[in-house]
Amino acid sequence: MTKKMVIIDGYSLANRAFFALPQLGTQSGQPTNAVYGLAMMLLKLLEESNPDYLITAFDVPQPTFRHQEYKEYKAQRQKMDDALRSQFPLIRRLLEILRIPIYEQAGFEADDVIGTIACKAAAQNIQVEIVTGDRDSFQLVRPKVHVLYTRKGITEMDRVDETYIEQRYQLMPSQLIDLKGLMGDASDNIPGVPGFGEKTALKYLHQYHSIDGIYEHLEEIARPRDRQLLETYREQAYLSRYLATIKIDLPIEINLEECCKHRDFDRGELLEFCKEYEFKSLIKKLAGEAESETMTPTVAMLDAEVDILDEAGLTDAIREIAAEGCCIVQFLATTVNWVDSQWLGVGLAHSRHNWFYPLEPGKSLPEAIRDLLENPDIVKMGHDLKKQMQLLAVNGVQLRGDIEDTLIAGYLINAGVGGLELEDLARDYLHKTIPAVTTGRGSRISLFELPENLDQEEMKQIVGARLECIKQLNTIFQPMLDAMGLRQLYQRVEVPLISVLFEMEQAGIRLDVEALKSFGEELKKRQLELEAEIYDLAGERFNIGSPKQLGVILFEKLGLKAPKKTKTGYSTDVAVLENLIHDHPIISRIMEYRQNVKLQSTYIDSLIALVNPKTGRVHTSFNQAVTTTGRLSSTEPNLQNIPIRSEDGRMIRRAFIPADNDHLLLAADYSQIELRVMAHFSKDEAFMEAFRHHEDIHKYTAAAVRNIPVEEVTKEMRDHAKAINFGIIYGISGFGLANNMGVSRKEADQFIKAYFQQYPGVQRYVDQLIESAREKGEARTLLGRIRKLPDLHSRVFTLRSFAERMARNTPIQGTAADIIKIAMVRIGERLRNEPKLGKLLLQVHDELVFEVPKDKWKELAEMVKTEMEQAVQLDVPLEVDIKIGENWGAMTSVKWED
DNA sequence: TGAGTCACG
DNA sequence: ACGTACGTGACTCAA
Repeated sequence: MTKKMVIIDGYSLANRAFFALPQLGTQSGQPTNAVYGLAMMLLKLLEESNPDYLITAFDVPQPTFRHQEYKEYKAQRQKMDDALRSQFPLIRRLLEILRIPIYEQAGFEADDVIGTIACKAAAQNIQVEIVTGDRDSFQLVRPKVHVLYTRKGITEMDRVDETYIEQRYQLMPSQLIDLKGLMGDASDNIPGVPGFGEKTALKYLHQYHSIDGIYEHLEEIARPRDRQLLETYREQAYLSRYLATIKIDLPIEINLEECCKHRDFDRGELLEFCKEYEFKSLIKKLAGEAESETMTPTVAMLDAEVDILDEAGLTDAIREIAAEGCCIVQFLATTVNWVDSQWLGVGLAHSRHNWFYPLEPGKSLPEAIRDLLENPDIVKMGHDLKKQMQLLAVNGVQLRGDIEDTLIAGYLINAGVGGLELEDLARDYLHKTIPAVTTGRGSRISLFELPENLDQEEMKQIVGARLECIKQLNTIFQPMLDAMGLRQLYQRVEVPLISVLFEMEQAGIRLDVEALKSFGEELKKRQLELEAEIYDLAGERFNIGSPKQLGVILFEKLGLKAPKKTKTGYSTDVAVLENLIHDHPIISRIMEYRQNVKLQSTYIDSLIALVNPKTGRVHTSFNQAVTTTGRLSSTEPNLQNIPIRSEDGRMIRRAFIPADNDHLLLAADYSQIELRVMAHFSKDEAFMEAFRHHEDIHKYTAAAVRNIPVEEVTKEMRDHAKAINFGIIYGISGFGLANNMGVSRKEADQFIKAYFQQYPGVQRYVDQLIESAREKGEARTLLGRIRKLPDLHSRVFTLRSFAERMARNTPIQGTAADIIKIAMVRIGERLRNEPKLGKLLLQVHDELVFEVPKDKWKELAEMVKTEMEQAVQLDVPLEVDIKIGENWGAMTSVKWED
């Protein structure tokens, strides 16, 4: 068997970890993020890759032969951050504990050491993997030597082999030194040929293969500028190549035996090390779940006194709660869904006491408790009350009264960091743990999916802690909501929305199961045809659903060109397939096959399975506390991504129907709400004018950017303008836009430039968004909803760029979410007063779907349109289109007179 | 369990 | 020179 050797580029990885991870440190102030990152990586490597030989290489902090040859070498390098420097002694200790030998050589860099060892090992038929965050080592790649190159973070790696380099540069690994000779390298201060970037350098290398080749054919080079530059900087080019070349012939002996020792390092020793430097998650990992609980008693258990209630005590307890006017509620259940929900018990509390009342599954609630819960004058406080409203509704009880919900408050306060379960909030805000039910393997069980045979004493403790926790959290959260300017959003929007969403979930939407089934059969037939054709064209049977197998068929067997790779192999997504559509008849069939199978599995089989047999309707769950922008999400099933764009997909939508022949579906959607929000925020005159005159905004943009009359705008021009408008919302880049529009980068850049010239207010606005977000560390929406963006200050480009795009997108997407939520609350209220008008069933981000009696649709339309358009007053009008139909797939726009 | 893919706004 | 659109959830494959 071939042996495997992994060589770690110690400095490079420590550096990566240092910049990629937050600034962790011990209580005493010793920074540890690089050590921690390296430890995580090494352990992962040992676990997953399990190499026979493991080695690290380090730089020696002394001038190398490169400095002697070229004084400016790495001259511009900034001095190493002290926070990083101080971690190297720890890193050496860590390696010692893991028994991984360190190789270094004065006068040379780690790369030279790595190169030498890799070549020697490969010569002995050992498979070598170099783990590094430095592209320089790509030149070492050959059949037995691969590079694992860190992508974002520290644990994600790209495997760089010859194919990778061929695809990335269209070069052989050995040509990379020529590339660098021409391009230079700013970070090492290698000059290269000034004026030569990657594009130019690659062009000539593809033609003449090497720097030598280029100079042999210098007179053939057509562009005078390039020829001139090459002539002038000939020596510099050769010097640069020399500096870039990694040595593979240092006088180093590897002691293979020494490189196996990592296999029996002392876990206890490592554990001690982790404890000393407070690597909590590593301690947990090393010690195993059970042990770590006892060893890290850093977080105390939340104290809670709780009594078991019996019939006799019930009246008194409830009288006390009613007198106080606020009831904390926590149910326990084995299942909660719209078909059958089984409770196991209920916790009730007021500010001074907690009680637990066991319930028998299937039996009804004691009268006194029901009265308490249904009393509209008593405030109900809890964590995720919507879920408990569902549990109660299925058992014929209606929760009434004002609401305080710690899930919603926690969500707004942005507790999201460590999760929003009660356990998470207790840990983050109370610094306490609360008992949870766990599976044998330690993962938490939801309080609504408990096993039936739970011990009563255990339930009592769990409920008691939760009641207490909810109370304490609420005490903390209320002043926080005020201090953070979230009071209105919480009290006027999110909390009232809980009940609206509950009513929508309870209403559900009717599904034409028969239609869906017969469409499913059609799809199945077509699927079989497609399968046969695909196998025929491929010349063999394979699993079309496996991207891996498909990649092999397309790019190896059929010899199609693979334009991009993913971590695990060839990419075969739609963008890739679309580009290949004219190259092989199999492509279009694969695309249709994918679509077909997607429709069947996601939208037919599983949708049918989720129809409630009692009501014949599907009841989704709207999650109010998941998204980072303030949007809702929908699960089981997700009714916010029902197909509409393709004709086949639309068939699925047609299966969503009103309750009976006397009803219709009515859809009300905001027209261009995000762009209107942007127009409002930016105060850009041209943009606002367009909306005030009810223009087609994309068409208008196209005309403005190209300086032509609106009538001359073609469909393609409009599509381009649309792409830019979206691009602005998403945090545009020339590259991304070019990709999306299918034009060159240059053209895309020009479009953006023209766009900003036409809409200078928009440019000012997006710039200012980032600036103010950077100052405050957060982005805010119209109603003050907060998204924390600490990465705006990150030193890592990728992270910072992500954060900047979020800073631009969140206020827009989030404000749109705010607006429709306000409208939903108002509409919910009005429908509660006038239920005959119809029911709100669904929200799809900028659209509301209603079920309405046929003779009431105008009335409902009128009301809905008004409430949606008047939800907030912006500097541009909000516009809502109303459609009605016999199903959700075939809706007609309507106008009406009153 | 994570990655890839794809449905929606 | 970096490496790129924003926000979701569900399904399938392959370890």
